[in-house]
Amino acid sequence: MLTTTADDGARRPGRRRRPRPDSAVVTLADVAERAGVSLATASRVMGGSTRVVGSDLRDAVHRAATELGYSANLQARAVARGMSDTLGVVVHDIADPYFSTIAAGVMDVAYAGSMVVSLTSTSADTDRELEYVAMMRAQRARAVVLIGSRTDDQRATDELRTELRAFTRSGGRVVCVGQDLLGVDTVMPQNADGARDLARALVSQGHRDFVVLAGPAGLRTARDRVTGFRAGLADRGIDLADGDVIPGPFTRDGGYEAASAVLAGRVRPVCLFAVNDVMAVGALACMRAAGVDVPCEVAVAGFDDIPTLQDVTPPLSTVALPLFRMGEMAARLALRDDDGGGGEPRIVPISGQVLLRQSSAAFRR
Amino acid sequence: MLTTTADDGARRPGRRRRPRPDSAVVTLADVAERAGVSLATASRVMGGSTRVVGSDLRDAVHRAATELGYSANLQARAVARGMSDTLGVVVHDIADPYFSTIAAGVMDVAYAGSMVVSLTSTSADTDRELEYVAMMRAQRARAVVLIGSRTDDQRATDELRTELRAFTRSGGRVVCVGQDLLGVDTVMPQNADGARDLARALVSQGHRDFVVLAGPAGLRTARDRVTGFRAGLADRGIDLADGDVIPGPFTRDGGYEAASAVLAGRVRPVCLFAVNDVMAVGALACMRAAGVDVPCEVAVAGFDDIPTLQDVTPPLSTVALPLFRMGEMAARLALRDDDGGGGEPRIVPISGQVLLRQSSAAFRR
DNA sequence: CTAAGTCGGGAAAGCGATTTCCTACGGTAG
DNA sequence: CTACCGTAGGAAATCGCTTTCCCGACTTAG
Repeated sequence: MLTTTADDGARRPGRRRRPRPDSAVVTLADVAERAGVSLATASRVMGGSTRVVGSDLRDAVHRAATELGYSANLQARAVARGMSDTLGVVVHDIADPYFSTIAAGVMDVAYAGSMVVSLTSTSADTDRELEYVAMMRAQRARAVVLIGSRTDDQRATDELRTELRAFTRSGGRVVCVGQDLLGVDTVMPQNADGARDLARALVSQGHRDFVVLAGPAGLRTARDRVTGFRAGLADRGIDLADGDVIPGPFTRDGGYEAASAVLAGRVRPVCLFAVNDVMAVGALACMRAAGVDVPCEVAVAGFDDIPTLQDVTPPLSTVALPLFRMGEMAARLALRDDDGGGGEPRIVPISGQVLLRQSSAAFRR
Repeated sequence: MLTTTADDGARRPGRRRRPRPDSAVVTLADVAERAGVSLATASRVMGGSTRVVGSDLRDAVHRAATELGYSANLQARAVARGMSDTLGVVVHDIADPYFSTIAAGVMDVAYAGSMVVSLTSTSADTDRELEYVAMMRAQRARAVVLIGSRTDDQRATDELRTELRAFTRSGGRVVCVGQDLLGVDTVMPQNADGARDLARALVSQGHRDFVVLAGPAGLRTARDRVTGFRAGLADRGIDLADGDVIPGPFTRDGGYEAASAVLAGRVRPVCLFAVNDVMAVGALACMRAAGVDVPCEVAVAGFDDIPTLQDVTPPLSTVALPLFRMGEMAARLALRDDDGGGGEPRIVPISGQVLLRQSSAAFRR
């Protein structure tokens, strides 16, 4: 040491307190000091402890906090308390109205419970889903809500289950909106039943000839709806040929493509069932582009009753699901603070309601 | 002390280490112990430090971590490092395609930078917006992206500016997608210019008679678009009477209502300009319900070019904004790690492109 | 052959909270 | 008048992780 500075001697590893040159961040210690109380008291006042603090000191602390513009460091609090206020939400695609509506429901409840919502859009990539759950575990999130269909990918499902188990074991809660394949609390739309009801209703309207735009092969929601639909037709003595089940992406464009395949190779009139509304909307667009009249030449029906449907022409027949409320329910399941482990996972079945609108009106004969 | 227990003496305030009865949570200390290294070394390996660690120890730590299923506590890390990996995003309504598309862009970039996105939907409530920014400050978020129009509410704007200043002073970054009223980096759609171009284009198509569905009175985006539209008409010698500017909510239903007011009190044909697409879609629905033909009796144009527009009939004329890319740009501004203070806020102007489609085709005379 | 650097590793001081103990204190019961 | 108790406040131990110091062992010069 060549230069002799004013402060030396007292310098030990990990210095006491930085000179706070910029006064940037205000800590609880600053507040305590300013209020002339101990750190413990300041914490009790600011942190909403059960312990009573005398009103004089309490006021002093509040005043100091305000004057200093104090804002509690939630991360530090989470570390000390061992639990955070984060709620993780996983969706396949936030720009898809199905997901954004459910997510909106989740967020409403989360907001009411003053939770911080951390959201991710996975593009339906199971690896990203897994990755994100791991991240939520690392964040020590209070709960995770998984919105969206499970797949048939056994490896992915197993990995996810393992990760979720690790998450719950570390105190987190998990809720799924979709199928009950994860062994966690689940808000479960009755996809098969809804599709079955829809099929019967369409038959009652006079339809006899069907094609199903079936979505991706491995997606449970898609498959359940196809299965249910087929069962509904069978109930009425109608057989659905395998060739009339057309797979494709679960998206608007997927619906469009699948629909144009139908137009190319199928005699009309025919009734199209798209396994979700987004695809059905794509199918409608395809018909419009091809100059095919709906419902006169081709009838169309979807599933979900997404909000955007109110602006689609012709009005689309569908199976209505209470999307927003499903989100609320999921959030409430996630945030309830009872047990948290032992019991069996809770399953909340959600039944859909058939809505027959103009897009599936009977063909004129 | 009446009972004599095996362990006493050593019991001092704040006991050493809990017996870990459930082995629930694995900490870095557990990993270090298992790997037979110091806590420091374990941290250096797991935390991606710059310090080099011998490959043998490195492997040992990794192995121990895997065997134990270790997952770093990000909150604790954030406390220690003094900075988190959270990116806060504020939107008015996540179920509105305008916002969800921009948000999707933000999230894409955030994901690429392995940030955790924390999202809130404020219902355009300025208090909630403020509240959320405060929460992000408390979370020590790395940055906040505010998506959505500013308002004329001076008090709200001032409060928000104050809170944002506190946030930036504590090291956070702020980006706004909207107007440059906050003194922060801003991705700024050229609303007035776009509306002006649209007005001229509509006039070129032969329209002479206009009504504007103007949205809420205090919303800057809405007002800028009205102003620009009026200027564009003036450029062509057309005057827009104040009575032909109809205020209303910035939503689909708002557009519907405003449009029915127009139908009730206005001679046709007339050209409607709704200041955003969502409203325009509502207006179209209203026309359809009223049996008014678009574009033969009433022409309609919107603004934004939201993705859902591709399924609206008739195809809607609008001013296209690169929504997804705007989100990406905002996120990139928020995450860039240069300076972070001193300089002037950056403004990225985004110009819209007029898209004339069927909904505003010339009236037949 | 010794002086001066690297280099890898560990001990321990924080980070910003919470929370457990412990200790006065004023009051009431015995 | 003294013993006992509920209260309110403070000191200090953690929470889980990062990072600064310090140190011994090896290199590499001089």
